[in-house]
Amino acid sequence: MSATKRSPAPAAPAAPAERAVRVADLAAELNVSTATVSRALNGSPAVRPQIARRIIDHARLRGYVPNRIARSLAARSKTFVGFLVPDVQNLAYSIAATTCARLLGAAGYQLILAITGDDPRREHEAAVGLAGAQVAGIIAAPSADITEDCRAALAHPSVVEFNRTAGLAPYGVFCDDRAAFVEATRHLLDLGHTDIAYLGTTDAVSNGLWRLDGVRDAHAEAGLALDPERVRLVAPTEENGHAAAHELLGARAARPTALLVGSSNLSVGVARAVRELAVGVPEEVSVVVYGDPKWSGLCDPALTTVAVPYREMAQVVADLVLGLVTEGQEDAAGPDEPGRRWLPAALVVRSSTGPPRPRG
Amino acid sequence: MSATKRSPAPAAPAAPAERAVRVADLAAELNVSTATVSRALNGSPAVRPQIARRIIDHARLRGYVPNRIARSLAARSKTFVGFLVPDVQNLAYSIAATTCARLLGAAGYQLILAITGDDPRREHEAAVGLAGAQVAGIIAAPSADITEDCRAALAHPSVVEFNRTAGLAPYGVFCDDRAAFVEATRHLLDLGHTDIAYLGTTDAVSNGLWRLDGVRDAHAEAGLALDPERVRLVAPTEENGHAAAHELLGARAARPTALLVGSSNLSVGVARAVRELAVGVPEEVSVVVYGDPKWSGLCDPALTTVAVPYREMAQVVADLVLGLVTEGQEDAAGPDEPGRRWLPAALVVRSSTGPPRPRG
DNA sequence: CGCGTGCATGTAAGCGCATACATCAGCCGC
DNA sequence: GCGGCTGATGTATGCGCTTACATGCACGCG
Repeated sequence: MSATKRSPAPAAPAAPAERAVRVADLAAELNVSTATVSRALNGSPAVRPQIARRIIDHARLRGYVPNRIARSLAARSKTFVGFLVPDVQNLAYSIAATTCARLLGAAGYQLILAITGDDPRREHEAAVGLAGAQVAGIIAAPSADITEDCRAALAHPSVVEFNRTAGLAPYGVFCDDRAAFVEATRHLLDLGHTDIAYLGTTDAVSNGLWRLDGVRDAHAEAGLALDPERVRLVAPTEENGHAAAHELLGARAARPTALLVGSSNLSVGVARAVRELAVGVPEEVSVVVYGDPKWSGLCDPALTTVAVPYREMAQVVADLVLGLVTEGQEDAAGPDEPGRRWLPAALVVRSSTGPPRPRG
Repeated sequence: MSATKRSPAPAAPAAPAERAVRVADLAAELNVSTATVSRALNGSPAVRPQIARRIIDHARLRGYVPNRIARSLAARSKTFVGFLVPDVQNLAYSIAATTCARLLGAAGYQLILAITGDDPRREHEAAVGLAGAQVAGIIAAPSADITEDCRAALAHPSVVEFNRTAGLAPYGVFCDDRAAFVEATRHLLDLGHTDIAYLGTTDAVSNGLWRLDGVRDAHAEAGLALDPERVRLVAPTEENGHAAAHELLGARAARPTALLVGSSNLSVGVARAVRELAVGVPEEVSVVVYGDPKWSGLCDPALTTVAVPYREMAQVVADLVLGLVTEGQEDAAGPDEPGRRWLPAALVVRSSTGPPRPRG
C-alpha cells in the first residue's frame, strides 16, 4: 500500500497486561495506609505536606491512574454527563457536543454520547444506559415518539432539553423557530409573494411544528391562509428534500413563487434539486433554507437562510447543565418559564429571494 | 416569548430524590437472596424459570435500573469505549461517532466522548480520564504533538487509531491520502498545469504530510518539482484557508494556474475566497478541494473534490474496535501491516478544473 | 506531672453488585 | 435404603476506592 512506508511504526504490542497499579500497591510500597494515600491523592489537608509530596511523586512515578469507577462508587460521586441526541452529524448537536465536552471537561466531567437515530427503541436503551452509568446530568434532544419507559428512565437526574422538547424537564435551550419563520415568511410576503410553499418535517412534538406555526401565523397576520396543498411534511433527510423539491418545483405551471424549507437536512436536498432543475432563482422561485448559513452562502445564487444560532445555543446549554450538575439548582431564568431559554435565529437575506415574476 | 405557549408543559420537578432501587431491595421484597436476583437479572440458567420471571417482572415494576458502575467493578467488566478526537464537527469524526455509537451500542458498549481540540494538555487529561473510566477500548485520532505521558496513558487498552496516527497502536483505519493526492495532482498535470499550488495543513505526524507527499510524488513522476514557494502549510481552519486563498490568488500576475487544497476546513475558506475574488474558475485557476463532496458540489462552479470515504472508514473502524473489545484480538488484515487499513479516496471531477489558459 | 486537645494516621466499613463456595433438597442406582 | 450426585438457592467475599471512626502521639495547661 502506497502510504505504508511513510507512517510511524506502530507501537510494540502492549506489555503483557500487567495489573494496573492500585492505591493498595502505593500504600504497601510506601508503608502507609490506603487511607493516607487516598487523602494525599485527593489533596486532603489532613495529611502532612511532606508525606503528601512523597505519595504524589511515587504515584506518578508508578503511572498510577485512579479507577474512576471504583472512586465513583465509593464516594457516591458522579463524573459523567449524558448527551442524548438523534444524530451528531447535525451541526446543532456536534457543536453542542464540542462545547459541552470542553466546558464540562474543564470541570472534571466527561460526556457519554448516546446517539439514538430517533429510534425510540435505541432511545430507551440509551436512556437506561445513561441512568445506569450514574450520570450527574443529561442533555437530551428527545425524539417525537419517546416512550413512557424512556421518559421514566430520564426522570431522575438533572436533565436539560436541547433543541427539542418532550416536556421532560423544566430546563431547556431552544431556537425560537416560530419567530424565525414568522420573520422569513414576512420577508417573502413583503416581497409580494402570495403563493408560498413550506417544506418541513414531520417532527411531531417539537420544533418542526414551531416552524410551521411561524409560517401560518405570518400568513394570518397578513390576512392570508397557507394553502394546505402547499405544505409538505416529510422526515428530515436530504433525499426527502431533494425529492420533494423536484415534486414541488418540477412542473413549471403548478409552481409556487416561493419555497420555505424548515430543516437543515431538507435544505441540502432542495439546493441540489434547484441546481438540477435549473430553475431561475429568484426570478422563477424564491428559496429560503434553514440551518447553517455557511454552505448555503457558497451556493449559486447564495441562499437566503434562517441561520440557527448553533454556537450560542451550545454555550447556553453547556452553562446551564454545568450549573445544574455543580450547584444542584440553577437560578430561574425568566418569570414564566424558569430555566427555559429561547434563542433567536437570524434571517440572512441573500440572493435567492426576490419579488415574484408577475403572473400571466 | 413567542413560542412559549406552544411547548409541552415541563415535567413537575422530579420526585424528592427517593433512593434508587437496588438489588438488595428487590431481594428483600421477594424473600430471595441478592444472588438469586442478580442471577435472574443476568439471565443465568441456574435459576428456576418461574422465579426468574417473578424477579424480572418485579424489577421492571419497581423501575429498577442496574448500577453499571457497581456492576462493572464487581464483574471486572468494561462497558465503555473511548472516542478520542480533536473535533467532532469534522465530518470524519462525527460520522465515525455515529457509526461506532450504533454498532458498539448494539453490543452493549457506550461511547465516552473526549474532544481535545488538538490541545496536548486536554488530550492528556482526556486519555487519563478514559483510562480511569476502565474503557474496553479506545478509538483515537492523536494530535501531532501528543505528549509522552499521554502516550503512556493510552498504552494499555486495545486502541485503534483513526484518520491519523502517532504510532500508538498496531491497529488503525486511515484514508489513503497520499494516493488520493497523487491522483488529484496527476489530474491537473494531465490537463496541462505546471504551476500548481498546494495549500495544506501543518499537521505534523499524520495525514497532512501524506497529502503533501502525494503532490510531490506526482510531480516527481512527471519529471517536475513542486515549487516550495507554491506550498502553504497552515493550521486547518476555515479562516486560514480564506486568508491563504486571498494571498495565493489575489494578485493576478503571480497566480498559479491550479490550486490543490489539502484539508476540509481550508477548503471551505478557499471556496469563499474564490467567490469573493470573482476569479474565473477554471479559466483562470483550477481548484481541487478536499473532504465532503456534498457542499462542494453545490458551489458555482461545482468543485472538483478529493472525496474522503468517511462512511467506509467509520464502518471499518467500528468493526475493528468491536472485534477487539469483544474477541480480544482481531485477525491480521494484511501481510505487512496487520490491523492497519488504508481506504482509497475518490477524485470527483467536476467543473472547477480545466486546462490552464495559455500564458501570454 | 496528669489529663484533655488536636492533629496525623491507621482501621475498617461499606458503595452496589457478581460470583466462588457452601448448603441443602431431591434424585438415581445399586 | 443409603451414598453420591445434580441442580437450585443462600452466604459471604471482594472489586478499588473513600471516609467515619478509632487510635496514638505531642503538646499545653492547671
